Amino acid sequence: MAARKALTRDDVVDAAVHLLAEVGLEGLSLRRLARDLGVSAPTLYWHVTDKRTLLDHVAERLLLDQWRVTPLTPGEDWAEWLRERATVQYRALIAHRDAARVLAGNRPTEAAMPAVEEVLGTLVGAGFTPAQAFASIQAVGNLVIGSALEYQAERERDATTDRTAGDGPAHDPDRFPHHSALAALLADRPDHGADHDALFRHGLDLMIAGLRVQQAGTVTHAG
Amino acid sequence: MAARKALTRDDVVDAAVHLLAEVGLEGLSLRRLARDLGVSAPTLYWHVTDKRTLLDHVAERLLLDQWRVTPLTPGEDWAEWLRERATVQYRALIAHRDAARVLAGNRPTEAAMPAVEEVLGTLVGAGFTPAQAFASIQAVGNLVIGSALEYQAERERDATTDRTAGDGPAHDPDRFPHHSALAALLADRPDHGADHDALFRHGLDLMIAGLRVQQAGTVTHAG
DNA sequence: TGCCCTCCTCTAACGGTGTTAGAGACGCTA
DNA sequence: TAGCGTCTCTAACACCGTTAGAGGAGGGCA
Repeated sequence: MAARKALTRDDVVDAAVHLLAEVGLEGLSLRRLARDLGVSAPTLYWHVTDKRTLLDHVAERLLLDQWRVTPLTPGEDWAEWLRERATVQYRALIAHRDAARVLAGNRPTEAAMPAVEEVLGTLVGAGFTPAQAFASIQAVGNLVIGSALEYQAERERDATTDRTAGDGPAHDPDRFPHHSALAALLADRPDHGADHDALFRHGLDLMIAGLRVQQAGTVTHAG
Repeated sequence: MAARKALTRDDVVDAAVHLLAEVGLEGLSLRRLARDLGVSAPTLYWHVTDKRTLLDHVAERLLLDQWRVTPLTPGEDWAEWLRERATVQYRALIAHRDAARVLAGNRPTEAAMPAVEEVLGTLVGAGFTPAQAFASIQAVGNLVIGSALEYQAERERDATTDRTAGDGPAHDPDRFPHHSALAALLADRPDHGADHDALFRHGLDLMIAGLRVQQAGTVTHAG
């Protein structure tokens, strides 16, 4: 046998990330992962303590480049800067299959600290108290992950469900007039209203508008 | 043997809800569920097509009383009304173990339609366009589920993790000054800052403030 | 009475899962 | 040469969701 180079934990995590993209979270088994690596399943336990912690590493890897530090440029609006950051985070989540599900329930790891510190600093610099800044980061993060989760869940559903079925039961317009009006409105669009990017942007806009209001109040109070 | 009354699908769903509260989503297996019902595992397949759809029913059951219709009373502020509704939803989610995880990825079922219709109608009545109202409901929902997910994940983590460990590595105040300031600030509180209810309220306040801004803009445009 | 039929439950089994125990091969160092 | 840490292996355990197919209980009907 040609002497194969020994496996690294990074190799395992890499392969897991790729396998996740290929078969989704349900299909990601240690045996399959081991097979892809040309190794037997229990071998993985030498590199990784647990499947759960393997997924922790995968989550960290998935957000790796999102943690790049991109400081506020002088003269740039902090709110626009924050919106851009949150959007990048959202796009990173929905770009990789089941990324949101893997990420949900993982504490921010050590590697995320510089990025969080940066946002914290920017918001404090914009006039927020540290507590406000912290709560706001959390809120934006929760919105991002909730939106990504919802989007990916719907995508999975669409892939599973029989597509020949129409747009649902076409509910009674008398009982649900607003639903009907909405459906009529969305029927014109080519994507049947499933523009999740715009949907996310709407939510993010609301939250950032709220932040602007809060900041105005704080600044007024302070000065 | 005393003739046992035949099982209903509602019985199965009920037992699943209770078992979920007891052992969490990981521990909820069909065999265990069958044992609790005094029945063999394959029997469940006569009442339920699938574990996945069983969880759908569980999700529906978990939100059942949250779908009660509570119309806007005359003179009541629509924003306060909406905040109240979202808060009830959040509380319902965090009150039951793993409810958020079960709910994530379930399309709103038929039973949720009256409630959604009601919120849709209230927002349209407040001056929003149907599209705005729809996107806003979605946004608030995503925030609620993201927050609940985060809270329950952290709770699970705390239950699992060795509690003797301190509050983490106490990071370098030079590299992470804002983190340090925040930690110092939160150290005074009895709960070490883990007041998730207040954290959720903060996010919800931001979003509702954003909605107020948007409504003001719409009304200005319209009138 | 005898028969059928539908409801509901059973046992047996299949192929999969995460995980542990323990043996063994490779290469470096003394 | 002996020893030791590193890395991988086979065998096995207890569990999982799910299917196949048999069978009992009870009501409706000839």
